[in-house]
Amino acid sequence: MPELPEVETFVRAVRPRLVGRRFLSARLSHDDVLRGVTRRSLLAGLRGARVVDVFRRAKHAAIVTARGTLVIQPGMTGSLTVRGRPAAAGEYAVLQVRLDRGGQLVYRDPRRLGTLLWLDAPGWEAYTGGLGPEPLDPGFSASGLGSILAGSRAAVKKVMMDQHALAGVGNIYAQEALFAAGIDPSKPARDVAPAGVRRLHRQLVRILRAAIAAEGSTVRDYRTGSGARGRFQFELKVYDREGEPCVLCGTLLSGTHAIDGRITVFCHRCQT
DNA sequence: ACGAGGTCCTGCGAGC
DNA sequence: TGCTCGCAGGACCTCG
Repeated sequence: MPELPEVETFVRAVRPRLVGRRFLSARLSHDDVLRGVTRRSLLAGLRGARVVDVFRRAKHAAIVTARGTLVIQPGMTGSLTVRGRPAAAGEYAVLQVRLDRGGQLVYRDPRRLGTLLWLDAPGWEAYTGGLGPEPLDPGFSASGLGSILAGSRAAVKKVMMDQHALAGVGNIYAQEALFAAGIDPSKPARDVAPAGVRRLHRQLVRILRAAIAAEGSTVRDYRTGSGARGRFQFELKVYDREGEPCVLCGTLLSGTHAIDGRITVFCHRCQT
């Protein structure tokens, strides 16, 4: 599922093919992906708009035009590409926008848990302001992470995945960072000791950077901007490995649904 | 402030 | 083989 590294990967792929281009006609297959915007105003806003910037914020892709910003939150199965031909039927294309000088921006989302927003400048400021800090921002420090964790008694993994607390981290990378840092995912966030916070900060940044370098993790149907599989799934140590041996100590990995109803795999011996 | 549970949506794997 | 069923996921909501 697209988390920070996966969204960063397809944003990097589409950015050079979008900036400076003008949107021609747009097609939307389903209205249920829209949040706070009607089909009519989205399509009218896109038509004729010129792209001035494309970037990632948290797990969102933001496509900025002078008229408004198209925010794509890919949810679990969403992906963004620029391609030469329109998507065929059965490719789950939700939004397709024709570009001047040829090509199409295609947002695919088989399960449509993703959402599309169309925001003006103040709307974007309010939206991004409600999200937590970027973990790969140079200003994001261990003490910054520490103050986020200190503010909650909820499970540390749940806090890491809360987009209003920390941006971009989802189920895969939260589990991997907690494993690498040797921290029990169910531990109350504010009980993580300072040394643990420093390890967690270091490991989270390391893992996110490595995942971007590997163009993300293809667990199911995520693909890079060029349609290739990511390579970071081969580096995953705990995600989807319940019952398999811990790579550090050989103990069989545990799995639980007890943290926010999401599957969490961890080593009860290495993570305390 | 927290956990629990429901909602959206559909592909897929499990089970019969 | 062919069906039904329940799960999976992120974000958001309500309730206790």
